[in-house]
Amino acid sequence: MPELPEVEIVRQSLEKKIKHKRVKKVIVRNRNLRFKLSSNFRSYIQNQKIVKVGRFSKYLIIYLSDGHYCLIHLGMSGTIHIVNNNLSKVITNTSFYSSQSLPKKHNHIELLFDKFKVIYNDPRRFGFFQIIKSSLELKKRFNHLGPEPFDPKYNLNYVCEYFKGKNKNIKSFLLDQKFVSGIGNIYASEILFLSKIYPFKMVNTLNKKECHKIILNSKKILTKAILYGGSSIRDFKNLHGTRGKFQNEFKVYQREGKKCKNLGCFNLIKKKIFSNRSTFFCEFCQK
DNA sequence: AAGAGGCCCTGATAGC
DNA sequence: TGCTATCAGGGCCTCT
Repeated sequence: MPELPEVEIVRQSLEKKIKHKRVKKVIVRNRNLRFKLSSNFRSYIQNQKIVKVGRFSKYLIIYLSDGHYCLIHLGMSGTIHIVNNNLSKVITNTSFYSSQSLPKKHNHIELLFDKFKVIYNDPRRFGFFQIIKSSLELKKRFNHLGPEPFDPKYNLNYVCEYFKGKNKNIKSFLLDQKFVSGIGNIYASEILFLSKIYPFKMVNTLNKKECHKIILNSKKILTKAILYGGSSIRDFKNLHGTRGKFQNEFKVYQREGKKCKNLGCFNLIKKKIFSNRSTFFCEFCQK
C-alpha cells in the first residue's frame, strides 16, 4: 500500500495514539509474514512503554523503553487499525479503512494497550515486524538504503555521480531504494511527469538540468502528498475519516486514456508495463 | 557486478 | 452465476 507519504501519515497518527503508553499484551495470530516472526517476538514488546514512533523511508520504527526497536514494514497491503478495547469500535483510523469495513480476516498481530488495541492487518503478507536490539543494528538494517528524497545527500552531485555508466531508465532508478529510498510506483510516475521527463529515458543521457528537476520534484511531490494526507487508491467501501486526498491530485497515475492535465496539451495519458510495474506518462510533455 | 526477471501472497475486477 | 486471467501502493533473491 504505502510509499513514504502514507507511512508518514500512519506514523503521525500512531505516535499520537501510543506514545508514552504501555503495551499490556501482544497477540500473534499469524507469524508467517514477509519474514517469519521470531518465536520470542512477544516477549520483547510486552510490558514495554512506547518512547516514540519514528520512520525511515517506508519503515516504521517503534522505540521501546528498554532500548529495543520494533521495525514495521507494511508491504503492499499492510494496514494498522486502532480499536477501542471494550466497545470494539474504531476510534482512530490510521489506515484508510472505516469502522464499518474493519476487516476480521488477516488480522495478524495485535498490541493491547489499556484502553485500545493496535491491529496489524495484511492480506498479502508482504509486510513484516522485526525486533532490532540496538541503534547500531538499526543503522545496519538500513545500510542498503539510499538517502530519502528530503536528505541533503540527495543532491545534484550524488545523482550525477550515481548515474555515470548506468544503463537503466530513470523510472527504475526512482523505484530503486538503493539509489533513493521512499519513492514507490505512484510517486515515481508523478515526479517524472512534473519534471517533463520520459520515464524510459536512460539515466546516462540525462543532463544536469534534468537531474536537478528530478531532485526538486521528488521533494515537492512527497511533501505535497504528506500535506494532503497521502493517497488512498482502490476505493474501499464506506471510506471516511482520515482518508488521504492526494489521489485527487494525480496527474498521470491511473489516468490511462484521460487527457493530459498540462495546459494546452490534448494528448491522452499512456500506460506502459515495465518490469511488471505500470508506468503512466504523457508522450508529448515528457521527453 | 549491473541489470533482468521471478517470486512471495490474497483480493478485486474484467472478460468470457 | 461462475470460471479464469490480470493487476495491485514492495522488496528480496537468483540468474546471466
